Amino acid sequence: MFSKVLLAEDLDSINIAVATTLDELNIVEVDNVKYCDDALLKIKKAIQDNNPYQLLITDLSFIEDFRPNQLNSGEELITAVKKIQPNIKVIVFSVEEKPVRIKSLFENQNINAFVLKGRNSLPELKKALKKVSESNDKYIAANLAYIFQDKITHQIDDYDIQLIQHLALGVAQDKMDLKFKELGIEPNSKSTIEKRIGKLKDYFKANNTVHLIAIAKDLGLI
Amino acid sequence: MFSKVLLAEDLDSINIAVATTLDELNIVEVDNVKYCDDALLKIKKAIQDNNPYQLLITDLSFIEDFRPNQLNSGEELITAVKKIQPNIKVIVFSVEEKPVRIKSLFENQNINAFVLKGRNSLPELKKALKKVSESNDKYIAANLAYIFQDKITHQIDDYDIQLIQHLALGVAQDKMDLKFKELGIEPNSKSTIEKRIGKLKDYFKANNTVHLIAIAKDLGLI
DNA sequence: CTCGCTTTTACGGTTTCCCGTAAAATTATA
DNA sequence: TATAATTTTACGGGAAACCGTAAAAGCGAG
Repeated sequence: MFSKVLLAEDLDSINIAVATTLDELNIVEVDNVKYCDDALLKIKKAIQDNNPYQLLITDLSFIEDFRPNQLNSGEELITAVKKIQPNIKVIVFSVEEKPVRIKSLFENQNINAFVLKGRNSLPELKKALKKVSESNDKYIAANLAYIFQDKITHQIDDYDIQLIQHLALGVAQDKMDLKFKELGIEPNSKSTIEKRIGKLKDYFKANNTVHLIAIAKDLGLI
Repeated sequence: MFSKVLLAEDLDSINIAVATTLDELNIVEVDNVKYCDDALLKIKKAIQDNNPYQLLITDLSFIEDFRPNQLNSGEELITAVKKIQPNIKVIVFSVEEKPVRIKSLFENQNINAFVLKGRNSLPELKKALKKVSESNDKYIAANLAYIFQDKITHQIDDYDIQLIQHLALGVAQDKMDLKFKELGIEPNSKSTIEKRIGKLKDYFKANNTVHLIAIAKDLGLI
């Protein structure tokens, strides 16, 4: 089991509960931070002191408050941390349940485990801790495994996302060709753009573009 | 201080932390539920036993899982509870920070306090508990007071919300008059609906309807 | 009840979006 | 390189959304 762990979580209630859980696993050295920036500082400090953290447990979303911060999400924190300590293990502990985001954590950020905050998450977290400490396998709860078979993320590509994003920003479909040309995105003819939007509406069973954007927002696609 | 409290919160970590806090305030009888339906049942039972709860502390959003439920949000729970025990006091404990929703809790559901889950929420919760137990005043943290001066919630009414909601569900603007007639919502002429949408776009500086729906989603209006 | 103000409704013209077809360009395959 | 398959582009007609104007209906003050 780990002996030195850093916990980054803004909600004080969860912070306390997780700290208690780590305590139950006899992890002596647990540090607690409520801001991403503080987490990065602690990790830097620990490396300098030649006593680096073995594990980072982090939330994804951090509430903004009066304090201005460099890092404002778990994703940003993980990226920054891996730059200075690539071998650190990472468990994400979050309520985020959008397949797109979770999948990207494993594929792009190379995290070791994902635990969904829920009705039975502390036992789940313990399981993840054991798995991650004993091996280099990735861990995700059984009820989330479907994420990796999820068809949406396979069939919707970057181009589609950009298209939807610009629609949501108020770019008219009719002007999208100009916007895309400006941004160097291809293909960019009115016709193709029209067709893509048509396909997306088809795919998501949206009645019209307004409906499509509402669905995309709900799915966390944008 | 209260002596009998019910806590409805789905996240086990928060559940534990709040229970501990209540313990620190010497509240002996604290019951804990993770589903809205269970909360309602407990409250019914307590009334039958002639020993009703004095206070309900509840979250707003409850994760859906395999278990089918009648009530699926704090709002629904509060409404249901107030029907059978109108005098019960209610504290909402949530990460929800959309002015529209919080304001509606006070105005429509008549809650006694709202505490925002955050970096310092447990002390806040204690404060709220004291205030609510000692008087009938409403309590909201100082840094949220701005909500009641918020202009958006003053100028956007229920009709607008319904309009936006139906647009987001895929009802075409052109068919909205029929939908509204079907639902008994007035006014419902094509012309008025068109005008309202126009005003909303104006108000939110949206370029088109698609943009409007994206903004509304972001603001938590729908 | 009447006057004045606001809200709702009606309607026509213009723009944008939607949908099908087909040509042109690109890529794959042999 | 020739041919087939796929993708991108072009375009035209019809539907929906957008915009301004004006009539009709509803409402409060006197």
